Amino acid sequence: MPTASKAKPASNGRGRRAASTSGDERERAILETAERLLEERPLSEISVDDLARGAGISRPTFYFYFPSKDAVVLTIIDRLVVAAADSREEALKMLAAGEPRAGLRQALADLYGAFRSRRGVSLAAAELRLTNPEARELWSQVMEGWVADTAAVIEAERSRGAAPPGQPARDLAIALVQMNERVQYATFTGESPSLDEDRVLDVLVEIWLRTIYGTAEPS
Amino acid sequence: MPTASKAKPASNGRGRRAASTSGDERERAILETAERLLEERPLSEISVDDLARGAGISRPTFYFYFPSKDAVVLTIIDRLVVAAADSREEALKMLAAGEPRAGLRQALADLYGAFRSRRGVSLAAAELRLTNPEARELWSQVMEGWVADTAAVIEAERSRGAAPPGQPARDLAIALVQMNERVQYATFTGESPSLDEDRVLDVLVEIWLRTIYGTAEPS
DNA sequence: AAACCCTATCAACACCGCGTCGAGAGCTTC
DNA sequence: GAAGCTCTCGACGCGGTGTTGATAGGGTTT
Repeated sequence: MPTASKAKPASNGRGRRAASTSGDERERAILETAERLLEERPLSEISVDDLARGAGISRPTFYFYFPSKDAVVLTIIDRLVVAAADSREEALKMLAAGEPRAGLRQALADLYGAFRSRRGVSLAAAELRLTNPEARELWSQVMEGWVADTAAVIEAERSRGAAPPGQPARDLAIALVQMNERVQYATFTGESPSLDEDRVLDVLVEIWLRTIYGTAEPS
Repeated sequence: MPTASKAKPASNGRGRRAASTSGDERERAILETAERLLEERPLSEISVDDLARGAGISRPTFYFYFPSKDAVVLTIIDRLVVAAADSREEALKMLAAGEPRAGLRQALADLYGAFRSRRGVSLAAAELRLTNPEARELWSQVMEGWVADTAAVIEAERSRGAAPPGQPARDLAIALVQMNERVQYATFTGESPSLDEDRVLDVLVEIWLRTIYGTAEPS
């Protein structure tokens, strides 16, 4: 069961003990190696040995720092997710401040930017989700957060009369959030039918607006 | 390089020679075993040995019939894709017959049904795409087909004045088609935020209509 | 019927990636 | 200077993949 978490002494559950000697650099070196390699090739083509060598240690020694390759990636994803959540906070304020269209665009742009700036990690998250229950759970929570926020916005707009009624807000939110995930993923990989880096936001925003307001012109 | 195609004597590129002896049943047995197991568990948890045993042969003998596990799955996906393409033909006629809203719903329903009826295979396709270039290419062509059809519909509706202008038809089509893929995938796996089996169509149709017509009420 | 060939089969092998075990080496620190 | 940490790695076992070589049987050719 190559999953993750179980930890040697004590810590957040992933890495190692709290903190201390110089070997702490090694942990960082492993994480940095992983981030670097993920920008070059998919997770499935990176082995524990690659991570160990990249950090200047042997494969068994790697296991002193992390219980598995998945655990390393999960740690990295965790950080990305936290960073993305911060972006969201910002955008939400704007949305609440009564600028739905500009706010929405800003929110989608921030989200896109957060993942775009760590392309490799984002793709690794999608890949890991397929085989790793912890990754699935983590991503699930992330999605749930965005869905809840989106649904709240839709409901707010409906009850102030700016958006027409229709399918349940939460259901629309789920589809929209999943659309963004898939569209962004395609753009990052550059797979065959995919949106251009510089058009993706315009297209997503238009679909969100039309879906929420029934038309691209609110009210 | 565990990819596929290279074939022993001559055939479609995947399986074996044209046709002949009794060992032909074996080939079918392998394919059937794969389909059966894929309804039970993900591709990554199925080994060549599982397929061989399921077909009543040893692992080396499996390699007489297929060059790899991937090749088996690609063959199966190929068939599903062909079946789905047929559904699309049907729905396109309806769309062309001047019933855009009913036709669109029918098209999405047919597509959903085609993949729903082979849930396991559909999920395997998504999984294989991540690691196998042939699968990526195949899926890419499938998506391209749907995108082209969708874009054509949008353009037709715009030029007859039923749909308002907006982002380029092809760009909207890409996002919509990818949304469907992701939303359906989520529904099939039952992952955490996901649409209910029986709500998914209503939601997708509403988003498509609003995106294309600017409102859920055409014209 | 013996030689030959083609289909089909599998035991045994080589390889790779993962994760573990046990034996240290180098530091404190008492 | 012995005990006790942190850190390191050689060597192992496991499970998966794909290949090799030997072989058995049916189908023809001669």
